[in-house]
Amino acid sequence: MQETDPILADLNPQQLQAVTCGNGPIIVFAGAGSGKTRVLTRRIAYLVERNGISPFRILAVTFTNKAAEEMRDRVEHILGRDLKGMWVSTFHSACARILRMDGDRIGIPRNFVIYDEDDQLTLIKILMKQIGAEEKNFDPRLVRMLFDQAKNKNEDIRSMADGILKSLHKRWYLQLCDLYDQEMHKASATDFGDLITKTAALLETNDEIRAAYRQRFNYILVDEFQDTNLAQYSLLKLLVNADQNLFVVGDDDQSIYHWRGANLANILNFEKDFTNAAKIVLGQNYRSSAVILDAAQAVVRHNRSRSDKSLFTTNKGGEKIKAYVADDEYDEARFAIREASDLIERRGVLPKNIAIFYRTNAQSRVIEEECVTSNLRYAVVGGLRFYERKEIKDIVAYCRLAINPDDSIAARRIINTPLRGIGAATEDRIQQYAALNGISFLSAAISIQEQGGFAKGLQNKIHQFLSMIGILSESAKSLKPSLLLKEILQKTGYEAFLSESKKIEDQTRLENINELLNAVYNFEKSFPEATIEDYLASISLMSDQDYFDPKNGAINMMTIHCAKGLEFDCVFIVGMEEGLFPHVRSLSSPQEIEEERRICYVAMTRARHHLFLSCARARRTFGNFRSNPPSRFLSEIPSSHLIRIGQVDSDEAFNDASQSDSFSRFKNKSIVGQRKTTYGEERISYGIEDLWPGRRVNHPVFGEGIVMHVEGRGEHLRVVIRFDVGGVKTVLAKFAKLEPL
DNA sequence: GACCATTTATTTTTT
DNA sequence: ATAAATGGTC
Repeated sequence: MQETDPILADLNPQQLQAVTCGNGPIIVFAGAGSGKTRVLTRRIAYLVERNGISPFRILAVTFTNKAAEEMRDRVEHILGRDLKGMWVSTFHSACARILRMDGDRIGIPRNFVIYDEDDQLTLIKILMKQIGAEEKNFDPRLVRMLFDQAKNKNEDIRSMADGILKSLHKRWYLQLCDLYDQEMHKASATDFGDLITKTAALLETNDEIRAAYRQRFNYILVDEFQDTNLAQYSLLKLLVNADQNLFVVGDDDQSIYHWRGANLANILNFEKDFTNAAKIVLGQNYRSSAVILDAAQAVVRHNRSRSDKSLFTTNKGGEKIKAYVADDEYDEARFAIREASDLIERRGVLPKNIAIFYRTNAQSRVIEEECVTSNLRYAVVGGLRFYERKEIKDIVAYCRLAINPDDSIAARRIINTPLRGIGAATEDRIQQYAALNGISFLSAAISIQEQGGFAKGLQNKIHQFLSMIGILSESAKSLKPSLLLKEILQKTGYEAFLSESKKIEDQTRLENINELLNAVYNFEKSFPEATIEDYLASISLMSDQDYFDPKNGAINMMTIHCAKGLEFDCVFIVGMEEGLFPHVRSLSSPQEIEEERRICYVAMTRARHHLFLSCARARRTFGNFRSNPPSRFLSEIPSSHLIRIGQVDSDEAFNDASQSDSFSRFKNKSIVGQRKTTYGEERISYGIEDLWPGRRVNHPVFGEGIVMHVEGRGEHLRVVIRFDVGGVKTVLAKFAKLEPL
């Protein structure tokens, strides 16, 4: 009977134990690929179906919104019904929701906004200007970082003043703390950190509210527990009731967010705080080949602060890990793309099952260029996020201002966007007035206007601006999100401004705005009841992975942090060099090196069958060449598991498998002059041979024209075209789907 | 206040 | 190398 049981089928004894374990605190140590998600979803299904727990009593916390959505889908699929009332979300989303409902108890109005990193920084810069602290002497980003660190620990931001800050900086910092809190309060704004700490404060100070949530969430499940921070852990403890039905899943080897306040001590503390906790270890890896698993564990075993454990698999050996030492980053990109194409064309791998990982976002560019030249479809996960684009932030700022006139950061952002002749001097004047009278930016503008404080020409412009915002605020009260957005595009003149522009990038911006409209339509379809506030909250809490859509024919590119929780048949890890991975910033601290090593472990264990590692002998950083030795992590992989491909210098003793310390295998030889590389210069061009001056082409937007000039290469291939209608324009071949006629 | 030329920072990782 | 910030001129 058990084979067909959708809740208990195909579970190994430990998984079964975790799924069916009785009430009380439970900690599951789930190694990479050990079926953690399966255990979580089955556990929820088990609670609901077998223990008769109402979905309404369950809170499941995941690391991304996407993971949350997937988890809900899976449980609903197992049970064959909707689980309305069950909360599955990230810490941040859950807190935003709680504050939206009950934040008024601690002075947070229903229409509060969430300031992102950018908004925070803008505010800090304004405040620094106000107190006369010079950015040259005192980096606003340091202030932001200190705020963040304090909030991650659920401490007052003022507590960070002691320690690293010196007299003057300390004075400035303390002033900024007060002003920041004041301004955030005035603007009805919270930052990411506030979402957690304010929710904790709400529960802590309000017995009634705390009791209500404790009663409601009788079962709490937390995924990726190793990456929770102290504030989140405090919140959990406030939320958990006397039954202590807290089920956490984590793996200390996969803790890669220490810099964001994640605290491995939480795992230790859990066992201290909940001494009666059941402990379950999932030790079988179902994902990777034995070779890959073995290699990854060999690497992570070099960490000293780590609980000794090992994963096993019944998977057969598998292919060796392939290593390539490239000449430079372009050669490396050619290697990866060539191998990826080979996997697709010759071995029938679907592009969506291939991923290229890198340590830093900046590395994606060269690889993207190579994809373009090789005509290989790709998708970058993360990087410059959609909602961080200027045009999107502008439109979102109008939305924010429409629902919350006190949002001064939003007001300042768009008062002269599109250009309406209200310049920096005027802006400063309003800001000063606002600071002096302790009112918001918009109120200050209204005040000055009422007193007739603006010069004649200006007065008219300000009047128009203010009445427009007034109309939008009214609209925000009654219109659906999509209609409000449309009205904003029209009434602000933003749409007209862009479509009248001749610049090609403004055309792209217009496309992005249409994309935004689409996103809003989809949101309305999924949540017909949702308000504009809900939409704004949802977008500010989006994670990079939330945009990840593997259902297309493109290979995937992302940072390793972004790859957390994902898996692929074939994985490339590029830039395996000292100084890049492990990153320079970690080199001086053993703890940080160990975190880098865990990042490497996470990256390697994403792979099912094929793993490719590469490094470059030299690469350009900040415009000049640098030569990095191969990453220490390469030499921590047993040489029996590695095979080096591509051209090998005869003096690089590579075939000597007897070497156990294999670091020397990767030692750099000085490069003299130009060398032909295995992954040479010949390229499948992006139609460059099809585009020559004088040729007639068709552009999907601008119509037909004649090519005047072709310049650049790869991603930067630009084509100057004289269009039959509309004159001469320069377009990027990457975006413009040009069709030779 | 717009438009240019020059200078400066950028690269960890992100909810 | 390149994008953003700054500064000077009209």
